[in-house]
Amino acid sequence: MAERDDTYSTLLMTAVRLFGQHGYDGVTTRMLAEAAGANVAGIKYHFGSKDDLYIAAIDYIIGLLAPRMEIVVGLAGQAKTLAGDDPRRRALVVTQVVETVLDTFLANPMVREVMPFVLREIFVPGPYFDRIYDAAPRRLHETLTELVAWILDLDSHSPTTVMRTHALIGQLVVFHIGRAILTRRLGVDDYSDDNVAQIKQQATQSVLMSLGLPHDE
Amino acid sequence: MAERDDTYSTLLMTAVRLFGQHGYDGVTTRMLAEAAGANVAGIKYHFGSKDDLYIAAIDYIIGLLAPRMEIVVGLAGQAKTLAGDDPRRRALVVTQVVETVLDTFLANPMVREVMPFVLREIFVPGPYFDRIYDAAPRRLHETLTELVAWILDLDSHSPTTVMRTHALIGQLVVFHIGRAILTRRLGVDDYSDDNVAQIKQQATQSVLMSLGLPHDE
DNA sequence: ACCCGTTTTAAACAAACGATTGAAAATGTA
DNA sequence: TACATTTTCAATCGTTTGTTTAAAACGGGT
Repeated sequence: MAERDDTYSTLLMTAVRLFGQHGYDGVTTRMLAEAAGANVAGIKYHFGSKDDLYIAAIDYIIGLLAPRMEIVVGLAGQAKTLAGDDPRRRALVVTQVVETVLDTFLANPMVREVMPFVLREIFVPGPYFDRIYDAAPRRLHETLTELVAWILDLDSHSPTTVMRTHALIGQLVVFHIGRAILTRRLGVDDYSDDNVAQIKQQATQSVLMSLGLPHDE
Repeated sequence: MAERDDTYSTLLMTAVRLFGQHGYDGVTTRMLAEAAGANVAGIKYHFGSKDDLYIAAIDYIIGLLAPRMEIVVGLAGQAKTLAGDDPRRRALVVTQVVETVLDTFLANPMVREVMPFVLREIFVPGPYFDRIYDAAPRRLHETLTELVAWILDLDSHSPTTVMRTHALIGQLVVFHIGRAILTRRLGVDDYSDDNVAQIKQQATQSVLMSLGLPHDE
């Protein structure tokens, strides 16, 4: 986390975490200041208002996600040109893309911390939904749609292809959304490093099979 | 909707809808009363307090979901005994179960209305998470885990099997969670009846393939 | 018509909220 | 040291919050 120990950064990071957990109305300025070990007046001094702090949190998240999104987009783009019709080479491409997505959005601690905020904004679109949507989810969705169209030999502009891609993404984000359920089913408090590794493996496996690609047993 | 036009039911239904959309802190008693066309004091009169109304909403949801959950559990249970080793019969069983789940939790208007509440409680577990978890998600997860174990010939108690099931469920719930994204990608305001039918088809297809079962092209 | 329990209403309450102020204290830089 | 920047602190403003009160309105039974 790019969390310098100055009040500005601490407030910003605390905002990302608390807003992500409890939503805008679920967080008070006093709550924020206390959690950040700062004074409420610091919010006005550094950001202007609670609303401005929320926007600053969004901008931070976008700045964090955008470059990582480019990596996935680039990887998927060049992969299609490299791999031919060989199912095993195609499977390798998909595996790489999926594992990169999982490494980026599930395993990476910095990104993992901002995901509740992003997913909340998606689940309950607010006034700033488009800012986030354009920065990350849209690009990922479009990129993966073209990948799915390529693998399944479909039209990338067809609604059904978009839906298929949506189902594919569901196999990945469910490990964020349904964290409380999966941890209970596994009998653990939180994902361990081993769990994350297992999740990566199982999610990749599931995605590969859902695309009809060869997979190891 | 079991929405009788008396104040009690109207308040309860409005609570389910608003709490599901904006969360506990995002809804004020005045907001609730106005949306329900009632007086704020009615909340105290009929339920006791805002918190009690929230609990009443949970109880209503549980009462709605529990019996429908039993149908899925029963269907999956008897299906395994009926179908043998024939992949096509197995695929038929899975198709039935998945379509029943989708009909129940996506297509059904009454259930569809309470899903935001349920998914929010899962995404951000609150004090009453267990009440909901035990009523529906846990039973569905356990049932589908045994189904996946049966299809893929795995141990239903293995963590990896639970994770695979989690990925499977992700292919379904993503159409609730990611509604804002999918509708934008499709260029529509909300799922039309045609969209729901297409989603059912594509989600079923995706699930079948992710389990390595035969599917129509 | 009357009564009486149930329900609804408008108004008000104390508490907590976001926001703001002004001055002091702390911090780092030159 | 001198200086500008950053942070803290206590106090206050107007608003909104959940809750409460007492009166009014309703509706069936006799």
